[in-house]
Amino acid sequence: MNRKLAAPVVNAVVLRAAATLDGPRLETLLWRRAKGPEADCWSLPGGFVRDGESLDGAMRRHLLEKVGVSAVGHVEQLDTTSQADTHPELWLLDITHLALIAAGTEPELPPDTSWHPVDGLPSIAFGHADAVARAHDRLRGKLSYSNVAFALTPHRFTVRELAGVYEAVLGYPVDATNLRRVLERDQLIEPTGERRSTGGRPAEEFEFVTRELVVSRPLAAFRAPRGARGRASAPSA
Amino acid sequence: MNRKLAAPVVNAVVLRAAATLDGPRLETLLWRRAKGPEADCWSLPGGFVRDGESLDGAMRRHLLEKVGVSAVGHVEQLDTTSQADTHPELWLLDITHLALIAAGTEPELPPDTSWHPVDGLPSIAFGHADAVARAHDRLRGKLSYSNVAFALTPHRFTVRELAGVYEAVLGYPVDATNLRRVLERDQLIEPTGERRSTGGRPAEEFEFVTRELVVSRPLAAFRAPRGARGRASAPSA
DNA sequence: ACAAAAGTGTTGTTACTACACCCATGG
DNA sequence: CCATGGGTGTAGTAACAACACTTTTGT
Repeated sequence: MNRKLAAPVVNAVVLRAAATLDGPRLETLLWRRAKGPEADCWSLPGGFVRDGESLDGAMRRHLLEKVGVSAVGHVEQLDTTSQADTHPELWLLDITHLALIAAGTEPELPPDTSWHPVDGLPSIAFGHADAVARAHDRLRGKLSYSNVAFALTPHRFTVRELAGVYEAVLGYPVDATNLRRVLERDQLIEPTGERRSTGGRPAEEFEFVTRELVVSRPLAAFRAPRGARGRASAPSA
Repeated sequence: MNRKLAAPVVNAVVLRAAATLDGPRLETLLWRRAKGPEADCWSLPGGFVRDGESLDGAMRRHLLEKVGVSAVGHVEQLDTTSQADTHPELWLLDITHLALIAAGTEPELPPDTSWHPVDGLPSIAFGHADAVARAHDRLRGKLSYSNVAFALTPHRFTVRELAGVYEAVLGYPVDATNLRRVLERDQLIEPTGERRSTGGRPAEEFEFVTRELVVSRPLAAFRAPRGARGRASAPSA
């Protein structure tokens, strides 16, 4: 079988919810190549897949070099693109991921990487800009029907902190009261029994019941008639 | 750069809504290899990506060989998997797609392919069985917040026919009355002005306003407060 | 005229939003 | 005991589900 072959590359839109002076915001990790054809261009962190390595494994290996092991809470594939043209000799196959980092972890970043707010990326992040947008959309959707937020929070948090995470992703204020009601009713979060001082009345401390992706609610339109509730309907990704 | 390289392969979960005696059902197109290591195994249709070919282009090329040009209404990526182990010498990279075929088109199938109901696949469809399940989930979700159904219907249809498509995917009865109200309000479908005889009162003929994917509704939970309705929030895939 | 199937109107329900009010702690 | 924030209760609302009722055709 004599055919041209491709080098698989994994990269990720790494997202975290950061608290800033004017409210929470979503940030992504970008990497600036020191040398090479795309020097001085911000791009998504990632790198080659080794022979025999799984895609997920390769992705996590590259992320560990950037942000450290405990930080990566959730990884999923977004999209694969073929880049036959960028390098004349090399057929690159980019498998782009979405990776979520818990708020509060402040990893030692290598000097060539840094966080950037998702609204207001450096102008240079070329073809990768729309990957960030797609990742953001995907995350926004998943917040509404799953427990993905577990990957953006520390293990224990107050409802207000959690609402901050939602606000960072959604871009608008979220009522902590209602958020708690919904997530608790869907059994995604539960109180730990501990409390935490916050300057006023101490807040209850919550945690996610499971720290793996759980799809909690069927999508709204055209739900099954009573008595025919089969498997939960939800997008797989 | 001396490293082992991979051969990119595209394949697709091809879905269509078929009308049967006991109601509409969802079917997928499977291919049985005549010879080779997986002979007598059903698997997803697909094949190698040529040098310089786009992934989407390669996918459509392979689909055309199976079902013909006009039939393929929508194609999107599902997942990429690395299969370093199946062939000892060959590193395969499977880019799996979801492809939708309009109901009513009855393409000339090559002798080695045939349609199979999604519930009740031939037991042999090995690693590909869960790809079908994921595709089904994805489609089910998209039905609820977009106009994907355009890719499963003929260009013109009655509301009842459309409801049948929804039933095939969702697996439970859908009230045609309410379906029409919702889709018309969201401006996904509109009447053509034509009517069609069906044995009783003639039905209005409808068509989709656009035959490209349109995300019509934000996901339900935690929607933006009044006055802060930014871009529609929706999963990108 | 009657059966069959489409379209209209209406009522009930669900589930979320918005917000007022009450509670617990620190200074 | 007051300021600060957390927690509880509740009324309002949007959107859908269910279904009865009306309309339009074929036979």
